[in-house]
Amino acid sequence: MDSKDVRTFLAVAEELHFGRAAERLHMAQPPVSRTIRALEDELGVALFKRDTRNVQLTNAGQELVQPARDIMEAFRRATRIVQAAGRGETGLVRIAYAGASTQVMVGRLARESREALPGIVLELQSQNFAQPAMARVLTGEVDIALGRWDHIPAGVVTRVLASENLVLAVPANHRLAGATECSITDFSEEHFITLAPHPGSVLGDRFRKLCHSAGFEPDVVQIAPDTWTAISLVSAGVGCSLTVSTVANNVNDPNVSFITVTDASEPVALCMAWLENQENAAVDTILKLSEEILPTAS
Amino acid sequence: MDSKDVRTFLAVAEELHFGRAAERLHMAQPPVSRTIRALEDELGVALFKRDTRNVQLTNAGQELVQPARDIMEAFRRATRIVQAAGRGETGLVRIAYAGASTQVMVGRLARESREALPGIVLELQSQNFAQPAMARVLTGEVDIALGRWDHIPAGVVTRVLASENLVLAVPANHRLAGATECSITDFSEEHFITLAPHPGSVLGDRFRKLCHSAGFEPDVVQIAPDTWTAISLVSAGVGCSLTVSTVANNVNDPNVSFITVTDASEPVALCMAWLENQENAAVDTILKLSEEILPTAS
DNA sequence: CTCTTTATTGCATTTTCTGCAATAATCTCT
DNA sequence: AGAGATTATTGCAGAAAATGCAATAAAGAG
Repeated sequence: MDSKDVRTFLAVAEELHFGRAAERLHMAQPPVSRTIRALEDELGVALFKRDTRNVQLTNAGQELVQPARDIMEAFRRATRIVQAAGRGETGLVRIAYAGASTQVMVGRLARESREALPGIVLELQSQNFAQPAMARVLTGEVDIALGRWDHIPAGVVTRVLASENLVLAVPANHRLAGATECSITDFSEEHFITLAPHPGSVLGDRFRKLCHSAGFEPDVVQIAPDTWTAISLVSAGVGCSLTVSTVANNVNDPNVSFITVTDASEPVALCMAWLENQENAAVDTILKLSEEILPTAS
Repeated sequence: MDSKDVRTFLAVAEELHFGRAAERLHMAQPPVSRTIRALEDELGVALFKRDTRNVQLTNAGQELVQPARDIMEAFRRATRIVQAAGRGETGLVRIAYAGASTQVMVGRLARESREALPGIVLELQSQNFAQPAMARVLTGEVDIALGRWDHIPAGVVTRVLASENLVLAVPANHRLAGATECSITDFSEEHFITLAPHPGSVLGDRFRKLCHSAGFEPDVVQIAPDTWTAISLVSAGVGCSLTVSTVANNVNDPNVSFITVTDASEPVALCMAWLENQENAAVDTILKLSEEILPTAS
């Protein structure tokens, strides 16, 4: 039994007339007759009780009508699904992201995606650091990465989602709390909370460079597993922590105050990265959506 | 897209290797390659990203896997269903029956059928008279009829389900209530309840013949639409009514007493009838079941 | 009983499918 | 970076099948 058999069977079952069925199938009667006969032989069951004047379904034929229609519908469904996937309307998009700022971005993207693109499933992979996320893009384990990188490998395209100023999170009872700007030199004697040091950590590098250029070695009293924990420690008065403006905008804790660091020469770029030659239409769709939801920073 | 395309696609999607897929399909690689290519062209979507070393599904290909499996399953299901129907395990059996005794028989048959043959649906058509039920068998509107017939048309096969004695239903306060036997002559002065007179009604004919041979014209005081109503009227003391032993065995009303009529020479036969050349396997199955549930009366 | 209708069969043709051999492309290993 | 090996693809020829026309047969309708 193959699809032509099913199509032929349904035509005859609906017309109850070999001639009209053949007409509907744009062919001559003999092939119709042969196809039905072959199908009956293969199944070992008579499907029609026919003579030169009347064609009617046998009991078995009756029972085949709905399953046969189901088969045709399964073909239509498969075609619909695969073409929707081809147009990028459905599919799986794997996103790796590292860091507090990217969590905010991914959150927005996921929310909008779920509303506007119900056929696309996002697989979100929170990484601890940006560099492994980039590695996963290169190996094809994920489709899109969000993070901060100094070096972009060949074959990877990036787009800047946000240009973030460096800010210092300080406890509310800190002597500079409430100030809008400060210099890192004002903090040479402070206690600091940092994230775990990791090669390729843009923020970590910046922090060290800032302190060194101001002529001091920071006193790191606590290493936090993630930014949110670091901010909590600041809130608890453990010390200060260098972070970015996006985090400042997404924290509303009266015990924490954020101060822009003026001698942080240039802002750090939060990027989205994907393979140049990627061919997944669903990824293209998400990239396009992200251009609306997360505009390129100036 | 036809079933061969789907089978080929699934083989390649599962092996992720054109050569092994071809092996599994018992053919050479080239046809596999061509089939996939043709399918991709037809759908307008790339299904595999392949080079000489690696074959992997595209996003669209991924999405096609399950629908493709559904198609194959739909074929298997259709085959299973139609062959079950061919073996008489599923299908529709239409049964027409007329009269109180047949209701009892059909009830038993329906109960057993539902338990033992869950795939067979019985369509029960209660008729008021046996003759139209037989007519529906001849026209093919029903598959099996139950009733009492004097004449069996050619091409119809019958089996005797019960050989019923004639009994008189009398009110409990009747002078003969409690007697086991009686003669119709004892009732020449009684009031009678009958069913609507209808040509071909075996019981009606018998009743009239009995009375006439006993030399009286029955005093019919009430015509009931069916036997159960007639028995209710007897119970209410309206009069007596001639019926059959099956009814007597299925009524348990203290206000009604049943007396066997001894001068009712021969019992009446309750029959099951179907077309001699009927080819519906489900009907065969039900006929076979009925031989167990409703044995042929001696 | 004849005529008409219509499914089926015979046969020739065309189309499609299949397989072998050759090719090309790319990944892996040195 | 280059050589080798693996494997998908293409060309072509042969085989299988599907299709259509014409003829046949069978069954109902008048």
